[in-house]
Amino acid sequence: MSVQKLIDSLQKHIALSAQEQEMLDDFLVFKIIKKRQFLLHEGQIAREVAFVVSGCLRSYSIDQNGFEHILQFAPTGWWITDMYSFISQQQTHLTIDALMDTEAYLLSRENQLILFDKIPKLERYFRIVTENSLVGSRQRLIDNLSLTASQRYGIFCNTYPTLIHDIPQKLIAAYIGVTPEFLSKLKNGGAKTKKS
Amino acid sequence: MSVQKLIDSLQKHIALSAQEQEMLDDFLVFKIIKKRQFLLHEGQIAREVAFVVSGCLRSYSIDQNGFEHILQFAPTGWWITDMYSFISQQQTHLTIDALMDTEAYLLSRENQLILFDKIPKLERYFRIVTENSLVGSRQRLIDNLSLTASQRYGIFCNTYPTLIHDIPQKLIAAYIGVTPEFLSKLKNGGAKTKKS
DNA sequence: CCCATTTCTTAACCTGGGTTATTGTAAATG
DNA sequence: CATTTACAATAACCCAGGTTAAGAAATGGG
Repeated sequence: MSVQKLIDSLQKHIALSAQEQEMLDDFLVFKIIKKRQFLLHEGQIAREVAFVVSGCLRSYSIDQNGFEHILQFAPTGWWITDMYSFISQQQTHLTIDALMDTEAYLLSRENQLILFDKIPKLERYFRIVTENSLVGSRQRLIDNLSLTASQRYGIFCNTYPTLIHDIPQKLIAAYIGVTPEFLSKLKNGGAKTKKS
Repeated sequence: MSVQKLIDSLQKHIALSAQEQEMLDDFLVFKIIKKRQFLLHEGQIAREVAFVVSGCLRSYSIDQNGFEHILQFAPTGWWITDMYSFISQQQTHLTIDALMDTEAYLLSRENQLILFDKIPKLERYFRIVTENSLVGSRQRLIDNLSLTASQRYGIFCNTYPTLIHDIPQKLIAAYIGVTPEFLSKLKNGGAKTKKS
């Protein structure tokens, strides 16, 4: 059963009885998102948070000029949603789609809040997951403020080693915050010998 | 009693009995941080999280070239710490200091975890506060990836209206991610026609 | 297997914002 | 109230990274 991957993630932080695991299972919805399909579209409301069992999702925003900026990749074992829309139940400005065929468990905010009351340990688990997400987000902010594009590329390779050969390079560019042309220049051209 | 400001913040999200408020109070330490004094220094461990009652703190990192990048301002009613160091109890790469004389309540991670067991509602409160911080951090990432310096300056003015006339302009520059010289150019010279 | 579409590379040129330097001014400190 | 010390403004020049364009390589659907 693929729900085991989720249970494993939980057990790293909390201990759930068999009964509690069953109850949790009743609140989850299993979903397959095929490559290029959307899980969340700008203007909708993020009713649920997704736990990726296999494949990979991403969340991104589209700016005034039509450029995509990727906020998060979610390969196996990661949670993803638009936290703003999820907690406020207001319209999202993000889009979430699948980079490849993906299996995920969905937990609605409604059910999540019910579970927090029934199984307080789950509130602890999500408190910890959210703390860790905040650390990651803040670190990325610092990186964007203090590092060059080439240094950020290096960090990307360390953070998502499994992804680097599996996704188009332009998505990496949209994550580290440069144009695909410039990332290409970084990787190949590299040094900038100039004709006199 | 200035602890009332903290209680008010709590009551927005949870309901605490008088007894529980008293217990919480026992775990807090009141501290005055004078202007320019440090609450946390690079290399230390963030043993506690601070709730600002009056004044203003900030957290920032210093890059390889000695430039400061401000992650967060914490005026009255805000929590601040280095979440990475706070949850892992590893050495911090951030610095926290006071922009003006500041009163704050400190809660150690140790005590926080004890309180989470004794008063589960407090775990809920911090789960919510952390969710909101994550939303803010992610939004700022998007802003840094998609907006111009001048647009980010506009957003700063909306986010921290009280601060804008109370702190040196170079700190605003260190927050929005430009040099003080360029921010000065933006505000005065400007001279760039911009259509939004 | 072929054609269409998407992705990657290269290259010439452009610009938002950085660097360095100078001068003037406000505000702590004695 | 004088003197350090920190802050802001301005300007000339510089560069990391963006823009535009166009061809080459990879991918994918029928």
